Amino acid sequence: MESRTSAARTGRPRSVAADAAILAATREALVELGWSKLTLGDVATRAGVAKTTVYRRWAGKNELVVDAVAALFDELELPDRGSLAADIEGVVLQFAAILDRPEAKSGLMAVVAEATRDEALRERIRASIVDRQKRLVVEGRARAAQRGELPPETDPEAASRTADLIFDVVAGAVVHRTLVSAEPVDEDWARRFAAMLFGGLAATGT
Amino acid sequence: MESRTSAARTGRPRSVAADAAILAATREALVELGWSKLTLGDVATRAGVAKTTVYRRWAGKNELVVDAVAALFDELELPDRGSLAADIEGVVLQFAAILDRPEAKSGLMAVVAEATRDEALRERIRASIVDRQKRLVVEGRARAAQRGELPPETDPEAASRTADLIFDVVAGAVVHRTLVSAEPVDEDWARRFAAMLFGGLAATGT
DNA sequence: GCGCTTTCGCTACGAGTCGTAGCGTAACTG
DNA sequence: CAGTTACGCTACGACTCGTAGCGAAAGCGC
Repeated sequence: MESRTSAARTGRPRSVAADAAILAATREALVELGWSKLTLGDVATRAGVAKTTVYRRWAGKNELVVDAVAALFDELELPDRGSLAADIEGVVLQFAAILDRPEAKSGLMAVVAEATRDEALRERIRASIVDRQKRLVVEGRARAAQRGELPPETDPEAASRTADLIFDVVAGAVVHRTLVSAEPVDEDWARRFAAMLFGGLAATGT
Repeated sequence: MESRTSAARTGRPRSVAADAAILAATREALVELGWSKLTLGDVATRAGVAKTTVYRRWAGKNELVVDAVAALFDELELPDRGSLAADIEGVVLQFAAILDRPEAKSGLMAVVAEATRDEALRERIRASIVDRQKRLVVEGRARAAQRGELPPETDPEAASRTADLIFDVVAGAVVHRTLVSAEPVDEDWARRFAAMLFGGLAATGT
């Protein structure tokens, strides 16, 4: 059995450097031009590759921007800050820091908007961005149960639904605050949000 | 003193029917084509007007879609359902019903994305869509205080910040659930969300 | 080494959209 | 009726799109 990524083991291999250059050029173009004025021709020029090379690897602007933005979420982590409220506060600030970057601001909402009419794109976003975030919710929930702050999970199906709810609340609130209200997610806001969410979780016993 | 809207009281007046036809055609095109494939030329044809007429009234696609989508939010109300939790649940379901319509799905997030690089567009969205929603939060908060469910507001500045927080949480969660998670905001979800938010509000004494 | 295969950069192309200008006509005012 | 503005229509240059065709480059199996 050979290497797992053996779709084509013959011929000239695709330049991995080109991949990185194209994605970096995409983020750069997002910052300078924004989503609507970003063109694949311009990205190719910035990356130092031919336009055809970009089209060989990505189906279009949507897919390219998803991959370019997804890389920004690699840095998301959940350090143990001692309490559930503090953990929530920490992840909110981290998420907000990413969202505050202009390449994320411009690109993320645009592809989400496009995804409303494109099932495959929605799945791509889910796999490369959303799931990575959602894992933090599950981790934080388990940590809180271990500390005794919340009762341990019993029904796994209910636990999954609750995790989904929390995730939509956290991510949704941060996104809405940043992009729609256009107000900063500073430490004060994060503290008040975390207090409210923690209070709701404790009150409903989930 | 003459009529208040007297920018130009001479010459041929602008057809109000054309305004309505263009906005309706925009919503129709949003449903059929989505944001990215919507063109002003197509909208003009659907509305039965010349392309130049559209450009005389709107600066571009962004502004036109904001106005077309804003009309969808006219129906938002806050009937008294007896308790704060029930009120939250009601407004969540209403908001979700609007967001579930394809013309809102496709258009709203796209203009929000564009607004990240356009201050004037952000202000237009705020005035015609966001503020209308936010008023419901203030109203619901006051009603809850009247019922004795929450302590009355003392510091008006703190009250305003809390209203902003609640608004971002409610609207953000519904938008995220609908567009990113792509899961339905049904009665069960709304009930669990309202319970969590109400618990958080009661716990933090805001 | 040598052929086979795939990717590469480059150029060119038709199709489509953009936003504007110019024109004659329509609608309303004093 | 004269003045003013909106209207429908046509045409336009500039731009982007996504694809096709080419010769050269870069690995792989023999």
